Amino acid sequence: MALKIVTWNINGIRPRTENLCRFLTEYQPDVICLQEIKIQTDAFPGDPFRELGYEHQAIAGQKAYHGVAILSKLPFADQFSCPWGGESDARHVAVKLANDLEVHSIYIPAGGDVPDPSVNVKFDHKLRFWNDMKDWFAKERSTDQMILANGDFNVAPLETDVWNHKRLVKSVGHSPIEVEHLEAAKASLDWTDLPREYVPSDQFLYSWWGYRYKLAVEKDYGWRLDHSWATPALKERVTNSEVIKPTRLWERPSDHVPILTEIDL
DNA sequence: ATGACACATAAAATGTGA
Repeated sequence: MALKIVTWNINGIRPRTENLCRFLTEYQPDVICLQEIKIQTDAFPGDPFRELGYEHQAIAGQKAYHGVAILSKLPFADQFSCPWGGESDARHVAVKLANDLEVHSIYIPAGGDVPDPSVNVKFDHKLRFWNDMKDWFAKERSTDQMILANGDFNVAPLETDVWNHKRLVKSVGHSPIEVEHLEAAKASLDWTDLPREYVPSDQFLYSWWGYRYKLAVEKDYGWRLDHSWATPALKERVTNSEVIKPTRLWERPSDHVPILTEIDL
């Protein structure tokens, strides 16, 4: 059975409903993980996606900020959220599909302006979130389980994951301390960074281009903040994983683009 | 600084994004 599973930081489900419907129609994923839906759970506009076949919807929303979801053509055997980071904000939802595959939609805190936890509580929260997530996977899960960890991780770990490493190495999102936290979490369950299996680390690869600078897309001033990770048991069944850049050029785009991972179960 | 937009909110000015 071939499965397509996507992750996409949609930056507000309401202004992006049309874009998401277009994406679902054109790319036909079986499951899509969303971040930054920016709406309460009970106000999530699920009907347009149900009409496209995404009848199964796990929503962890909140007012105004953050919020994650998983929309699926396949039924869920289970769904749950973890309170990583110790705040009450909605940054995680996971589902188990009937075929023993577990899929997580994760929105790691952005981390504010200064990459120092002693002066910036938002950055401290980001590091605590990484630690909690790492500990949970290490304690509650094992490498022989098929797990996909998808989401906006808000860290670009490699030098070629940002458009100018030297310039950005002291910036939140690319600073060494958060890269260390990402790497520690990655090691905890021997995760594979899937898109980098297909685009070698000597080539630039991005999933986010900011709105503020008008020429960011044109000049390719991007960051790879979005990730799709597989456990060893799942990795051997992955057949492709790629960034879907064209959505960034659509009308009224999200600043993030989707990552599409294909699995043969 | 690349460097000032997008989205949300008890609704105008402010928080958050990264």
